[in-house]
Amino acid sequence: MTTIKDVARVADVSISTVSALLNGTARVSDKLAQRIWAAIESTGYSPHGPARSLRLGRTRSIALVVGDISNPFFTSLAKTVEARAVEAGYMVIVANSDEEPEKELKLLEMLREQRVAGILLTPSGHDPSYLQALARITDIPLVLLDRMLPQSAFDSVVVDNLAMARMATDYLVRLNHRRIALVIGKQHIWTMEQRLHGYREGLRLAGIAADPTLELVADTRIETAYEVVQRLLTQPNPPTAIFAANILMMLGAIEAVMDMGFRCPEQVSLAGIDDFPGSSAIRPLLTTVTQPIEELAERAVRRLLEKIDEDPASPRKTNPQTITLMPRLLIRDSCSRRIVPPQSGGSISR
Amino acid sequence: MTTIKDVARVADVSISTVSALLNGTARVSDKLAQRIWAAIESTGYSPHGPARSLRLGRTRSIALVVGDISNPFFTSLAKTVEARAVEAGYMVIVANSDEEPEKELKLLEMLREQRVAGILLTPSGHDPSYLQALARITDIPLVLLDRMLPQSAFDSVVVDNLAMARMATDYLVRLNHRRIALVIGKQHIWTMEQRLHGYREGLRLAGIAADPTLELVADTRIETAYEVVQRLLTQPNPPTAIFAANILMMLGAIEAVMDMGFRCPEQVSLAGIDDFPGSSAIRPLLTTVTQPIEELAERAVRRLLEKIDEDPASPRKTNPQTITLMPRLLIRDSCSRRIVPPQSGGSISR
DNA sequence: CTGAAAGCGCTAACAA
DNA sequence: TTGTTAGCGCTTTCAG
Repeated sequence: MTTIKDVARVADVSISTVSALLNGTARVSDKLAQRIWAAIESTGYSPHGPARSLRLGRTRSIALVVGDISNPFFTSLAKTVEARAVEAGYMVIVANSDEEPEKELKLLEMLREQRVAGILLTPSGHDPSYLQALARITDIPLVLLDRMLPQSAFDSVVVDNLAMARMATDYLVRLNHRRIALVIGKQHIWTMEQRLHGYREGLRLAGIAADPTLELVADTRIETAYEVVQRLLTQPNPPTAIFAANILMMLGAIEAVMDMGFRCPEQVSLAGIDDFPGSSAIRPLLTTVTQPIEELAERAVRRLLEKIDEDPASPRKTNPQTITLMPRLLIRDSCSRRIVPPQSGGSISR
Repeated sequence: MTTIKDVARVADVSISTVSALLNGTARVSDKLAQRIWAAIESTGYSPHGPARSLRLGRTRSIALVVGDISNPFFTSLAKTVEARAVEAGYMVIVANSDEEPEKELKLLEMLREQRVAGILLTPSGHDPSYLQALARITDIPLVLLDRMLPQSAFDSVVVDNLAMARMATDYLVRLNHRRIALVIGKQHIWTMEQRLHGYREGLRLAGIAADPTLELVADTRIETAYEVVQRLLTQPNPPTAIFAANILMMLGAIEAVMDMGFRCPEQVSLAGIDDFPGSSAIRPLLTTVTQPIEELAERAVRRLLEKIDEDPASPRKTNPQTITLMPRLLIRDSCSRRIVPPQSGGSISR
């Protein structure tokens, strides 16, 4: 492997001249610059990143740690993060925590060893020991993405998840639905917790009593959502609407509905969260609450880069900052107005 | 930032003892080990990766460069690659080339500077200047993934793409289709070129003359596929079957078919390539040729790790190796037997 | 403008 | 078993 020394020798200049040219640290005469570039070309020289990192005490990579990169939501996030980071001269290390706090912590430790310049994290844990472990790595700029950790003081960029669920529930209520089922993920994840609350709040505001049998807990995957919804639909008095609290669970739900022979939206209305490439090939077109994913990613990267740049100067002077973005209800074809039973004609609470 | 020196001082041992303990290079007495671990804990020490890399001349990250991480095919690939790499103690740097050779080359240069231990690449270029630029970075172990570069001598792990298209075409032919349209991506990408040939070969073997108006060139995205298929279907004498040569184009095609009011598979049969999370929510269920994505990723990672380990020892002695995996036809509901025009008596229904 | 040299944190060879 | 030290490739004073 050729080094800066070799280049200097071949170009017949000193090491520091090559370095100056490469870093724009000082002006180098055109003639020498010429010779140096030629030498770099002929030797196939490439600056040694780790050596540079060691010397400079910083690195040009940032990390993105998500729960499941195959979840289209995270994929979109990753794509934008990568694009913005590369624009800013950083490479992106992507890591999967599989939603397992322990694996996540291990990854973070590896990332810390690599001295990544900063970390974007969708935290998978929540309990005190997790929080404490997280705190250990705060010597590296960290921004939480998509999920916050309410008890702690990290910068975060999130969407108002409570509003998301409230909007969806509210919409279904306005379509006259009263028995609205929820398919939700495990609640220790902030987004899921918020969505559960948003759903309940939506019902409460409509004066509808919560029915625990309509709150189905899946685990954020298609398969489990399929199972719980299938089971629900075999019960007597099935709901007239289902709200699935993430995209994968939405997919499981709609499959179950179709497989059980229910027509959507005529018999069961379905509302969900987020879009994904290909969702437009599903009929009926899904009514969803969508998050501004690109903006989420952009804000997070921007905030992280800010922290990276400010960190050395003013040590954690600034208060942790939370940026909350608003979702949008995208009305399409998977929800329809519930026809109230013949006789009474009224639609007052039940 | 605390260093190994600090740890040594706090634990009151020498630097090399700490290093020996950390690397398992030599046995350290239990008592000292105890003290050292305590010191590491109390100082929050984390080994300095770049320094280590500099010293050892190697790094613990590998790179995965794909054309578009939001393409579910690449996402699946990335997921498995990440998992296997982490198992082997490597982090994965994911980068998007956006299918632009120039951007890709720039990324590869950055990766080379970082001295990643190896690179997994789905090459986006093909012309001589690209190949030449690629050759410049071959001091880093490189394995091509999903696509090969026939003119060059790189290790590659691919699926038999020609067979993929032949299988799909053949299947449609067996269902009695004669006018089979193809939606294909730009041909300078190996996979697309192979699929085009496979399609043509499938027709040829069936004694069907190729019809250039049925070969629709999109650019691997949903939107363009939608457009070209929509245009096709407004023509007189539309095809009775469409084969879309990747998953995104398949999605665009099925949307166009539905939006134009054609029923699938009754009026138009559709065959595609690959699955994705959520494809099972699309009706009809898509008949596709699926690639063994996990195996593809696993083989590629394995080969890359081999190269990483062998490289220093026996320099490129071994011939470039190409691993070709076989696809599988997954028959579901989007293709049906074509009913031959009235008079002749028709074929057997299925 | 250019050259010599220190030192970033770490590992490993060698000495004790 | 433990301690001392050279040097990985680079940037950056500091002198010429």
